[in-house]
Amino acid sequence: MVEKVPHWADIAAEEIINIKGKKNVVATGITPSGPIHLGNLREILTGDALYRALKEKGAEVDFIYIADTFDPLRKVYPFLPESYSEHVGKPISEIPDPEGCHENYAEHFLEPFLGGIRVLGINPKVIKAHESYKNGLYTEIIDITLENNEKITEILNEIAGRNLEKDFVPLLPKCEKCGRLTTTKIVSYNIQKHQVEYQCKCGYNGVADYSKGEAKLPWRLDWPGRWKIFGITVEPFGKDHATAGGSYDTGKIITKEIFGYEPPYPFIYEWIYLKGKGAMSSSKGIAISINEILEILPPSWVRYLILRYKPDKHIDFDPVNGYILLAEDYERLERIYYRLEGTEEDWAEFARIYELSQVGEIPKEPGPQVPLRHIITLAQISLGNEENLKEMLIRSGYEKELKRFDEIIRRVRYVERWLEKFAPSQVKFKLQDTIPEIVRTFAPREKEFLKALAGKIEEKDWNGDELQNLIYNLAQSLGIEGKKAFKLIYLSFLNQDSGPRAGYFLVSLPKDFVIKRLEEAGTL
RNA sequence: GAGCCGUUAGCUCAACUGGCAGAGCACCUGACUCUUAAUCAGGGGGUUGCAGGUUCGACUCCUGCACGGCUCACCA
Repeated sequence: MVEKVPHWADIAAEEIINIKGKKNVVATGITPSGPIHLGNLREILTGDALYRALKEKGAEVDFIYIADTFDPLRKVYPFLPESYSEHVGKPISEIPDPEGCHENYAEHFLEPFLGGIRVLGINPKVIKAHESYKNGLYTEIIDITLENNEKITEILNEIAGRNLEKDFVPLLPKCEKCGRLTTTKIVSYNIQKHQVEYQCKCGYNGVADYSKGEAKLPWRLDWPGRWKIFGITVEPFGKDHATAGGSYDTGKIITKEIFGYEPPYPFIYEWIYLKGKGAMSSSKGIAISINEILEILPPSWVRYLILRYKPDKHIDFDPVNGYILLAEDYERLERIYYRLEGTEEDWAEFARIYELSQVGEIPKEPGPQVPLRHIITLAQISLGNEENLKEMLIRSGYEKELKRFDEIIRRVRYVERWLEKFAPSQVKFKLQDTIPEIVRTFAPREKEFLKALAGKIEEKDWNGDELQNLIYNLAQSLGIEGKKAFKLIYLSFLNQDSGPRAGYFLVSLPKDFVIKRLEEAGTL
């Protein structure tokens, strides 16, 4: 019996228990101000891995996701209509959905994200910030903030190198008239009544009651505030917050000295880059949304994609060429876990990452053992028809995987989306409905070969290997170079020079069709 | 300017608290009468970015430098 090599989440969990004890709250937070992408997913997946690792070590642990639905809209993002300039500065929970399908702007981006993480087996308790403010959860924190106004200003000036005026008040009242958080200036406040008097740039002067969600703390206070409110002990966050003078630096001082709460165990992760394009960013249009990724990869593969790397490594995700590599890595991982391949040492090394990649319970059996590479071929010749697909699987030697046909179909769908959106041209082909014109240019001897091949294929039921050999041998006997022979076949069926391994390819196609096409090519 | 993270084989990454530098892919050779994006067997590959230091021992710790990424705004 070999010991599993611990995953980084296991090592961190142990350290967390040493520092924080057995009772923990893991928190993550993402602002749903645009489509939530794969980069953002790293945060919540990191949290999920820590949550699971802690739980397995016997810790009592909660996992929460705080949606920053009360944040103001910062600017008119490229994906928004120009008319949204009037909403800049308003909380995203109070702006209309740009596509009109949800209750509000925040919901529009939050809902698909939550759907996506559920598919990935991530089930945090969801907390919407605007509701927390409305329900008065922040009231006490805001009281303390106002009481310690000057001290906080000092901390921000010192740690973050700010140049804030003495009368700076770290609270953003929402203008009753124009609805913006970013255009108000506080004139006075009354902590007993939880009220602040403000002047807004829109010309309105009013009073906001922060116990009713009529004001918001700026990020630098909001973050440490929520640590105390929700009892947060562990929080993964992006490297942007980890910098000296950044919000974790000020947050940990503020929470200790002002709120009387210990900062959570920080867990810093790197960005995910899109190969060749830079850091993922919805607002720059270089992002793959979570739902796009779930269209091309099974959920456990997505988990693996992120969890396999240590959080301090940046990930270069290459949906074009990296796709097949990822598939092959995962397939190998799976074979090792179920001991279809590799040594006990291999098993020990990979077992934990396999477990953490699973969406729910660890399956008793591996998934269908049909390589994605082969599915890429099948998807393109079966043209989405399930009966065709079934026959092709049998013909290409995967009959015993038919018991997992549903999962194979799902993989075909993933691959179809990938072919449509990302696949490099080398792997793409299209079975030609009619015989390509180029076949007319074949030499007589080449046509003879194709005709002879048709005759041979008719003789019996071949398997992929046999047919592969047949093609080669037949070509040799007719004095045609192997390479040329395969090219002739690809041109006849696909109208291109190369293609999937010919024997397996032809054997996957309906026999009648193959014979007819070869004969036709031979006589054209 | 200040600081954070990274730098290990051609590529992507491992190496738990210092203890023999490893995988996958790619590449090369061979095999399967056999071409591909297939299978099997074998192989080459490293001054761990550079320069010092601590140590019996450094990829690991310390100092400096270089390169890449990021951040220092009421911004996630």
